[in-house]
Amino acid sequence: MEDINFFDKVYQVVRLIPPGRVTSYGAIAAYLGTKGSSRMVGYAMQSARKAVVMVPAHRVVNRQGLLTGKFHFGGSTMQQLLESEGVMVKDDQVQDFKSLFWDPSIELAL
DNA sequence: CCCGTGACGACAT
DNA sequence: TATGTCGCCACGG
Repeated sequence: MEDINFFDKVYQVVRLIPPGRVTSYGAIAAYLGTKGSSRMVGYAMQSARKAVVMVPAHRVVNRQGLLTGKFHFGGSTMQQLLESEGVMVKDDQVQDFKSLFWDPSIELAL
């Protein structure tokens, strides 16, 4: 399991995020054991865009539930995709973020 | 090989 | 509560 690259690990976790739910970069980083490198998660997302397998990066937001990366999505708006899944977004911020939050270290805790 | 950059986060002021 | 600064580490040039 540890043979894969850091980026791949991120992709795996992000892909496991259920529809209508969101998580934070730090949560993923922490789950991977590198909570200090939350930036790397975001950086991975950028690379995820060109990944062979599609990654629902729109379900990943920052600790505030703010769509910091919407600008990088290009064309379609991250917000649009989230709302399409039932996630209410207002002013680039996820509404009821706390309730929609999906923590891999808990949901995948085993 | 060295330097700058960055979809974040925690802490200090 | 709001704003500023530092740390973190992989990747591109």
